[in-house]
Amino acid sequence: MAKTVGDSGRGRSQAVHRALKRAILDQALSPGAKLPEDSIGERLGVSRTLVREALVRLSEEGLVDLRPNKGATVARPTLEEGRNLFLTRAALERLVVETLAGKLTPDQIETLSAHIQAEDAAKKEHATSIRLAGEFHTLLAQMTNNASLIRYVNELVARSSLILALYGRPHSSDCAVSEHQELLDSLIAGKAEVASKLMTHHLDSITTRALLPREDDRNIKDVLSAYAAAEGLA
Amino acid sequence: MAKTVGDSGRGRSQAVHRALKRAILDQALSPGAKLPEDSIGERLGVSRTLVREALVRLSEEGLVDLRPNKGATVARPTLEEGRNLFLTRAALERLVVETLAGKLTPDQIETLSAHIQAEDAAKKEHATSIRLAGEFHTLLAQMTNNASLIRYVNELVARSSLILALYGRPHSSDCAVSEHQELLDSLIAGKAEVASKLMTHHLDSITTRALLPREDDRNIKDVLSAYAAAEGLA
DNA sequence: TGGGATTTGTTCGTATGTATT
DNA sequence: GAATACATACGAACAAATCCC
Repeated sequence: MAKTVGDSGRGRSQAVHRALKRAILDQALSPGAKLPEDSIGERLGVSRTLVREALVRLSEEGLVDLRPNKGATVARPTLEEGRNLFLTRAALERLVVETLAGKLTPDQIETLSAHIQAEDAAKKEHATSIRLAGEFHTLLAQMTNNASLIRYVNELVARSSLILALYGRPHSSDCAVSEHQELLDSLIAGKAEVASKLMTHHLDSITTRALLPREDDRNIKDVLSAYAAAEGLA
Repeated sequence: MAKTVGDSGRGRSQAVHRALKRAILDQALSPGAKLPEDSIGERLGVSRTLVREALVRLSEEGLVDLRPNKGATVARPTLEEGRNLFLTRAALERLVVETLAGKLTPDQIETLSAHIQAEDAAKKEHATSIRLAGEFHTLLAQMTNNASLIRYVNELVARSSLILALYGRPHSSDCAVSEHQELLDSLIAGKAEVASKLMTHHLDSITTRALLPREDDRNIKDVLSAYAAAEGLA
């Protein structure tokens, strides 16, 4: 019957899931945005049932907040959740590089090198470069063949986009391309310890480079307290 | 209005989710078992819709396999997935103990001590002791206040039950109580390095103690090949 | 505070797909 | 290999909760 793959069965709901996920990661839907079942279904040409299923999935992945009787919104992690998330990411990604050190096949090395070149080429395009930087990490995870590890790294990388969208400095290049190259070099050389430390440092840099509260994110109290002190008040 | 929490809204589906999860973890539903929406809904007094929602959640958590047009079954991880899962667990739980070392409050120490005593008291009851052993790990994770870390550890501990149900030796005490005590001691002493190594070793022990294929789990081919060799065949 | 509009929660019917004889 | 039985996929409609004026 030459049935097109993905045009039937639970595949439709997964299509909705992918569409929403993409929209969120592209920041077409920004953190906090309402996600009404009706309008989404209308826009995507499916009924609310499928939208609900996708929203449940996304909420399990931490990209969407689901509150009973209140509906869904794009997740809006706090700054502290953000920091904690990067700690968790680091723990998992250390395992990734320790697993991979000295075990990369020529094919894999080629893939990673090409990716880094692509990152370098896209340095100017902010959105693209953010996406590619994330993909480097998921690419590495993929190569471990460890299903749960892959799944969690994917999830955390995706959520990292949300965090950076909320708290990242506008023009911080969030993953320095050179750091990816060093990481790859140490993996090829089979230096697990070094790779592990580089990964830790790499993710740490992201948090300190990008995650410190921006000037304009300070709340009114912090801002005023400075003036208060200057005036000998409070 | 004195509305009972959990008797309305999305709570109903979460109740189904919890019921199924519990049944799976208690091995009332063993790995591979079919999970027909109809019969489950009938048994639990809800419609298929809510069952579906719960099944989607469970599949995201890795406790249930969901195949399009084929329905749901209790997940049946392979032995290799099992080993990989414990590697991932170790990476995360190292972060847990590193975070906690030297930072436990008296309250938390009391809670953990009491838990270990309970484990010791329940040593004879196989099912209970397995449950308590898992809870020790989730209890530790909880104390980190790191949401993503907590979530993943919970998930992996739950899935570990499936693995042990499938591949665990019948009477291996899966978590030696003494190891939990040592772990706690090192946490109180603030020895992060030691705690990390103990945790690694502890989870490693589980895999080697329990996860090596049992004699009667060898498949028919392996068994026969031995006989074939003995008879000069094949 | 109230009441109508909107959105979510849930059920159930029908179509479609899978397994079995 | 077709017919039958059964389970899943999806959507429309109704009920309940929330929001907004």
